[in-house]
Amino acid sequence: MTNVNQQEGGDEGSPSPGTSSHFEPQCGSCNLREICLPVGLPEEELAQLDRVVSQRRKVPQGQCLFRSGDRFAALYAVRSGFFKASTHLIETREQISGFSMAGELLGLDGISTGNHQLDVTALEDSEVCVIPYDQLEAVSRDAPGLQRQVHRVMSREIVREQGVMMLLGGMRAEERIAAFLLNLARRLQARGYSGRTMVLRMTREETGNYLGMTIETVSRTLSKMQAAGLVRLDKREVEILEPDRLVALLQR
Amino acid sequence: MTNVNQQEGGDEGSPSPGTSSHFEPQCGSCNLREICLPVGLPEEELAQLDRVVSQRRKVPQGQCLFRSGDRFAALYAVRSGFFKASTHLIETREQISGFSMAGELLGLDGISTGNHQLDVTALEDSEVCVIPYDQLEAVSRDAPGLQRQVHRVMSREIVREQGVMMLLGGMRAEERIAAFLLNLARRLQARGYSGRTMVLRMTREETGNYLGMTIETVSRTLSKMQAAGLVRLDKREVEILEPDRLVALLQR
DNA sequence: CGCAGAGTTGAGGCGCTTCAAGAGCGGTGG
DNA sequence: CCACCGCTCTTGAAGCGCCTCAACTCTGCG
Repeated sequence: MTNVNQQEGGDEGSPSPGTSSHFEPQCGSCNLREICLPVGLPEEELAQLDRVVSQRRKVPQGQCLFRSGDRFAALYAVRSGFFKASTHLIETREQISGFSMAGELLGLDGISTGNHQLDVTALEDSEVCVIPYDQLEAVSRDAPGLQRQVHRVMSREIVREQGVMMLLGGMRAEERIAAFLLNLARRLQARGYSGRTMVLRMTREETGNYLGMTIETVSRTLSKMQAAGLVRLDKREVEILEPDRLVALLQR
Repeated sequence: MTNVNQQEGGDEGSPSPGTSSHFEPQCGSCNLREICLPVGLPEEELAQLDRVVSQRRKVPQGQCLFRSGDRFAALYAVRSGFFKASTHLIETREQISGFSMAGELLGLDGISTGNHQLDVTALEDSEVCVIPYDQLEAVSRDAPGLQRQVHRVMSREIVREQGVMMLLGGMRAEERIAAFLLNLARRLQARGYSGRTMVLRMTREETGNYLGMTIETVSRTLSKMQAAGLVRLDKREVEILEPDRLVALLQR
């Protein structure tokens, strides 16, 4: 869950929120290479990607990676930690549109207009790899696999959001929570965690906002699931006791 | 609104639903060039795009442009007509994720896995320009503007969906309908229509599904808005009488 | 004319929100 | 040390918004 190179505050001289640092590029040997952008890239394109990904940036808990309105310059691959993405399309009303963990790409919202449209905030101390967009664009001209990979990731994001819409559009509280937990578990499992036990990095309020329900309903629904023996709860720790019955909740 | 070449069954041996036809490429002189992919492309890249977009396809009302599971081979630019896109992520439950009109791009959902994840259905007799994806990829290697444009369109789609999520996540019936009508009006206006009067191409059921509410609530909410003098209704025809008050509904 | 599909309208009930109170926990300072 | 505060979370009770069920209208069509 934490990082590989230097633990916290290794080098000083930070720009804006978060610390940037150069590092030896190594997408090819990164432990996230099977999940992140490098997936399936041939050796020579990996090397080209390495040339682009030359910087990392730390984002302490509570800090923004970027805010709505910020000039868009780079995509970010989550290296460690956990983020939330939210819109304020209408002032005074926040809508969380997703949560991101290691290996996932952030910043795609900025390409369209050249300015970011989302706020992205670290929910725990996190680190990202910086992928300057113009360099990525230039490099991927000679790296068809990489170009295609970028398209794939964007397309996946579009499809992911379809799922969220389905969740928000058609499901009741219990189904939403079930879908939410199963989704997190699946993603964690893909990253080598158990997929049975997990720690929610978001507050109940953030969960509720994301799922389109109030904090009280989140709490009640989770309690009810625990009473039914579906999960075991300990504050933000969740253990999925009966995944099959959770899945069954969605099949209705 | 109908077609250019031959009306239905002109040439036999058509592939799947819909008639395909070759045509003189002319993105540069298409009346949608300011809305569609060509936006802002230099002359020489336009020519390259023309080489890729060499086919049109008609899709009669009620027919699918593609279905979930279909092999992904091309993107489609809507030339005329109106489409709905829907998921069946969980069998038996449909969720409409969007409606598309002239100049908008369809098929982005297929890039991620190589198979489409959505059903896209024509809600009226429609026509699309076919953009074979591998050719687009190849061509955009030498056409940085085009490459960037594709990215932009995908990013815009991602951002668009954020808005829908906000709508589904946080709004009540009246706000959803208001947002829905204003969004349609804005898009029609961008295409040269009045933006005051429009004909809804979708049924109340489809509207409700998209907005995450029942057909009855859609109907009641529209009636209430009419009673309040916000809109005038005549079946599927909607006239927006007081846009400002509709906007105000969202500001809450 | 009768029928099917789309839409409207009404009545009642349920699920979620709202409002409110209190518990649990970490941090701070006397 | 514990009292106190702020924050998160839980739980209960009441109300309302939307859903469900049902009846009816309207339109197009054979």
